[in-house]
Amino acid sequence: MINDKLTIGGLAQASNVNVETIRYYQRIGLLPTPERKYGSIRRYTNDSLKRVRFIKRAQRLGFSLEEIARLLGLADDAHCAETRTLAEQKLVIVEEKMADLAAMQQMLKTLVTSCAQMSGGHGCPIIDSLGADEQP
Amino acid sequence: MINDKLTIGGLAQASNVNVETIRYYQRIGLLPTPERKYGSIRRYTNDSLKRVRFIKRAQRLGFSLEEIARLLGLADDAHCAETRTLAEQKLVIVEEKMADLAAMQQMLKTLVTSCAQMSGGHGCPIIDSLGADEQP
DNA sequence: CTTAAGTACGGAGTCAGGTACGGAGTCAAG
DNA sequence: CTTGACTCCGTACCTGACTCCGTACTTAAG
Repeated sequence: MINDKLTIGGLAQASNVNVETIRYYQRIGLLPTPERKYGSIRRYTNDSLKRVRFIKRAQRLGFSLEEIARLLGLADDAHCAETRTLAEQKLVIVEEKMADLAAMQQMLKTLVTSCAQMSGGHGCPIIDSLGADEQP
Repeated sequence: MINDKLTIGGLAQASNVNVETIRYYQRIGLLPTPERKYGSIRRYTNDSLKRVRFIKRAQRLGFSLEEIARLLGLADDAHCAETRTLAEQKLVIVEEKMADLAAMQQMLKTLVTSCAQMSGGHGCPIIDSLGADEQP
């Protein structure tokens, strides 16, 4: 946001990752490598920054780099039909994750309050809420 | 649920992971190793199954095995005070993840509908919603 | 009783996702 | 025009989370 012409170091700092990570993402084609205009060193824009941040967020949510590449691919080129199906599939996954997180949130809340009053029970039924049996 | 006395193979199948994965979890102390009663081979209970399922869910949500071990540690022994703080910390993380997922869900929905009508624009502002600048 | 299938266990191998390193190039400041 | 900080690039190495392997043992079926 500050500057529109970051060096790799600046980009790394702004997105809070290692310089080598940026280079790695370029190598695997997850991040476009900007041209080296006249002379030599490359300059990155805000878009790169957003992209890297997006990647990191998605990763924290359990998406692999490959899945993220696909997600970003969706946004990049617009191959309508397949883009749409893919997006719909991802939506399902995202919604499943939200449900799991809600269950985990519930579990943690239970833990916090039950711990607050230290009831006598021990073999706690907390994992049950998330570990319940169902479709694999 | 079916049986209360699974072999390692049965447990693996029921929780939809490789036998070796079970053994690996035992090795790193994430899953207790049941006693070998009379004779030799170990038998697993429903609790093991729930535990493994829990692990897999949490993993899909981007938690590492170490973090999961901590979460499970919380439920296992009840060291009230610290348990509570830890649970509260995890709650914050979980809530952050939920927010990120909500943003991603929004992005995917936008993608689906915008793709449905294929508007003329290209350099799409979709990553923006998740890639926005803020606290690292 | 004898097998074949499954288990136990330790150690080595694999794959994703980085991280570190070293030599050469670049560039702003003094 | 040199120096110090940074960049470029290739290759090597590391960690987490498995996965495979070999050997020895158990157990259910025939």
